[in-house]
Parts: sequence; structure tokens; C-alpha cells
Amino acid sequence: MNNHQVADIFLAIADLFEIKGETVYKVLAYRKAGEAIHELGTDLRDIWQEDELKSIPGVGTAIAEKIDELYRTDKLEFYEKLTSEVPSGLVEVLAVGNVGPKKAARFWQELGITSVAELERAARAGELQKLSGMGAKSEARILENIETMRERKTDRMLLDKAWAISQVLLEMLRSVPGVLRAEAAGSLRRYRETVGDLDLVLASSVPGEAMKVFVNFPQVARVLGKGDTKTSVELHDGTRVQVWVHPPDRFGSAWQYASGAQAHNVRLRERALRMGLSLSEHGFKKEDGTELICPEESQVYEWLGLAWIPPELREDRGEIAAAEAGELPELVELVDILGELHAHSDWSDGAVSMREMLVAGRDAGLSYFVISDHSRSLGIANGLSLERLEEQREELAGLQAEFGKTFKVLHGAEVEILADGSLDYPDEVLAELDIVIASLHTSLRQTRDVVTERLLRVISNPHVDIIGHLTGRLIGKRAPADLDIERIVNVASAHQVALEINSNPERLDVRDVHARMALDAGCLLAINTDAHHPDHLNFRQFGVGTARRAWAESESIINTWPVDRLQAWLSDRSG
DNA sequence: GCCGTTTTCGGCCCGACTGTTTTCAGTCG
Repeated sequence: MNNHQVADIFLAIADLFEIKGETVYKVLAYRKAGEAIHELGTDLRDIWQEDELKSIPGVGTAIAEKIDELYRTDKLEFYEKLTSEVPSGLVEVLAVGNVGPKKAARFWQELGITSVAELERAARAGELQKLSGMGAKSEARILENIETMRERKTDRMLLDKAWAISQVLLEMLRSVPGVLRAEAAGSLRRYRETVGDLDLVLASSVPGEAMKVFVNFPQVARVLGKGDTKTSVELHDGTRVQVWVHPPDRFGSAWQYASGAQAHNVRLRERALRMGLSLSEHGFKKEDGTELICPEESQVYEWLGLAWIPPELREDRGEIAAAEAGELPELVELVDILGELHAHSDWSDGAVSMREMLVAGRDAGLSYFVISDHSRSLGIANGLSLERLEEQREELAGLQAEFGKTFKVLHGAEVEILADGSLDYPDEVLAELDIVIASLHTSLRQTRDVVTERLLRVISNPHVDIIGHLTGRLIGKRAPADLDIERIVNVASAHQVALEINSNPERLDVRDVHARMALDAGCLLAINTDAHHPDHLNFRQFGVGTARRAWAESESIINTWPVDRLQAWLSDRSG
């Protein structure tokens, strides 16, 4: 049983409790514990074995005992008893939009509905609107929501898609009369690896006007809700967008609110209450009713006695305590990245020549660039034989002469980690390369012990400088390899091998919580794009966002170092 | 059920929007 399976049980308990009418705080407690377990970077089973379950925020005595029972017996009596009282199919019913615990309970008790299929049948038969407090509109809306739930393939989109759509919408919104500012908020602004709805915040002197224009954008397929300050719509591609509009002098608190995460905001509001203030998107209210309004976001934090917290940290992972103590990290920024350490050319599976990649890198403002094509065994990617690798080195030397001293060209390779943990080029060939990235592409489904040992063996090879996209996951497509991350980061730290944050939005590997574990263990990181096309160099912002979510400072990121320092580090470690 | 620079008991964020209501409950973020 993995983290997510355990987490889902607690989330289901929360839902069923809510339908049953349990105290809301109990419901919240189970939900919070479930979410915390979902977000965990370490294997819950390891934490259980070390008897540290209660160190997880939101897990106390009662829930720790339940986790213990799950691992010992593979079942949970409490949960089985609960599902005998409240049908577990109602969890799915609760996932239908506009159906909450109260309605789900009534549908079940008054109409015997225990699944979405039954709900749909009842709605089509017009049975829902017969219930008191329900009408034809509510019934139609529920039916509509069941259909969209079915059509939506995945509920969350990748960061690059979210980014692209929001940039277009923001640009359009900024040209609406009266709109002074338009910014992205929500999980996109926090650079979460996937985004559900897009959240946009506007400052406007004439809010109603902005909303009217927005709902008539050609991208908008239907309006889900429309009010004075908040409008939500669905675009033709199914993307949901929420827009908030506030007057300019309240923009700061509105942007802060819409940026989340919810848990972060709840913490801030609790803190405000302790200071005799009530915080909402409109600003602060004192006990006597007078207001403190915040045109700038930093003022929200200022009134709370905190340094401004960068959005990527706002996950309730200790950032408020750090802000209070003045110990927030100096997060790495996009402009700190001086070089690209992982990029492909048409020598293997890249789209363009080495020269074109180098030109793109130079034009992107980088001062050094590694061409790292695939090694020989990855036939599907046209991996380089030893002979071709040698030819490539010669051509690259010529290119270096062309680009001159201000742009350093380095010869690397993305070397396959073979199924037995050996590498795809012999040590003497690795020694000739400027930089070696070792990556897994095959045999990802080996058992945890096998694949972990395989990586540990590679990490202890002195020629290996970077481990590329550690887990091999493809978000929404391919599960990560089952690895003992804690062991790997400790060994990588001991050998001073850097872990890559692969910036490709489909990978973002290592992910934020693992990158943070690595930094805590003293590991170095590299933020690479793994570009197969010049356009992919723009992925860097997503890698930087991920690093920031891991609380990374530039000192720990080897490609923020000037090339001399990087080369000194490379020769030190292989010498 | 969890948690603690007000507390080991008594709290637990705040507001917008909708539909069905005659003043509000339910849902959502």
C-alpha cells in the first residue's frame, strides 16, 4: 500500500463523515491528514517503521493508529464499518460539481442514490427537482456537471499549457478599458507542477465592465458563474478560468488571497485573528470595524509582521515561521542561470544541429552550453557510438572556435544507466567528456531495491557528474520509478553528484519535495531543460519555479556558477 | 481529530455566488 492509497482512504473517510453529518472539524482533520500524506516526499511506510507518524502535520494519535493498522493488517476496521453505514459510492457522487455533503446525503436517504450512474438516472427522470429546496435549474446543472466530469480526460493540466493560456488571456485583459493590472494567481503563480483552474486577478476602476468584456472573449465556451467580483468560465478546450476584479487600492490583498495555497492563507488568517485583525481578500478589518487596505501584496505580510513570502513557498511548509524569524531563503531566480547543462542536437534525437542549439543558447543570454546527446544503447533516440561521439567532439571543437571566448561550449553526454547499473560508455570514454549526465530510460519498473542499488552504483562512479531526471516519471503518463529517495540523496551528497531538476513540464524531475530533501541532505542541484529543440530552452522557468518550491538558493545550483567555477568543480571531482 | 509565544481544553478562515427562498442554506475556493 503506497502513500496515495493510504491518503485516499483518509480522504474518503472525510467525505463519508461529512455526508454522515459528523462534526466539520473531524472532517477537516481527516481531509488535512489525507492531503498531507498525498504531498509527502518520503515513503509513509518508512515513517511508520521509524515510529515518526506524528511528525506529519495533521497526523495525531487517532490517525497514526489507523495508519499503523493499515500497514500491519492491510485493512482498516474503522473504515470498513463506516462504509457499511454510508455507501462508499457517495464519495464519487460528492465529486460532482454543485453536489456537496448535504445534497449527497439527501439524494441517498430520500432517493436511495449511491453512485453517479444512479444520480444521472434520477436527474434525467426529473426526480431531483421534486425534493424540497431543489428546482429544475439545480437538476439541470448537476446533469451538466456529470457530463463534463466524464468528458474531462485529466483534471489538471501541465504548467506550460497553463502558462501559455494565461499569458494570452492576461494580455487581452490588460487592454480592456479601466483595467490597470492583470496577473496570474493560484497554483500557476506558485509553479505547482500541475494546474487545475486558472486564476487571474484584475485591478480595475470599473470592475463590471471588465467582467462583461471577459465573458465575451472568443475563447469562452460557457459562463459557470458571474458576479461583481468573481466570474468563472469554461474555455472551448475545457480549461476553467476564474477571474477576480477588485479596485486598485485593494489589489494587493486580492492577489494574495487568489494566489493561495489555501492552507497558507488559513495560517495567515489565524495569525491575523491573534493580532485582533480579520483578513480577507478585501484587506484587514480591525475589531472596531475600521479597515486596513493593501494596494500592494507585500503590505498584507507587513501588517502581519512578516517579510513578503515568495509565492512558490506558500504551501504551509514552514514558510510563515521562516518569514517571522527573518530566515526566508534567497531563492534562485531565472536570471541566475548562466548555463545549460543538458541539451540534445540532431546527432541523436534533437530537432536541430548543434550550431542552431548553441545559437539559441547564446541568444537566450547563457554564457555556457553543454551538448549532451544520448549514448549508444538508446537506439530509439539514435544514440551515439564511440566513433560518432569522437566525431562529435571534433565538430564541437570547431564550433567553439566560431563562438569565441565569451560563450563556452562543452561536450557532454546523457549516458544510459543500463539494467544492471553499469553505464553505457566505458570509464575511459567518460573521462574524456567535459560533463557526464547519467539517466534512466529503461527498466524503470524494477523493484525498489534493485533500481535504487542501480542508481547508487552509478552515483559512486567518479566520472558521473549529474543524475538526469531521477525517477523517469512523465506526469499523467508514466509513474516514477520506485526509489529510496532518502538513501539516494544521502549518497549523492557524499559523492557530490548533482541531481537534475529537469525543467520539461512533463517531467519536473526531481520534483519539489525531493529537491528540498536533497538540499537538506547537502546535495547540489542542476536546473536543466533537456532541450530537444531551441524552443525548449524556455522550459527553464519551470525548472527554476520547481527549485524555488524546494527553497533552493543559487549557491546550491551548479549552473548558476560562472563557467570557471563549474569547470574547477568538474575537474576536482573526477580527479 | 488536531493542536498550543493566549490554551492539554476549547478553539478551529472568510467571503462570493446561486437557487430557492421571503432571509438563507449549500457549495466552492
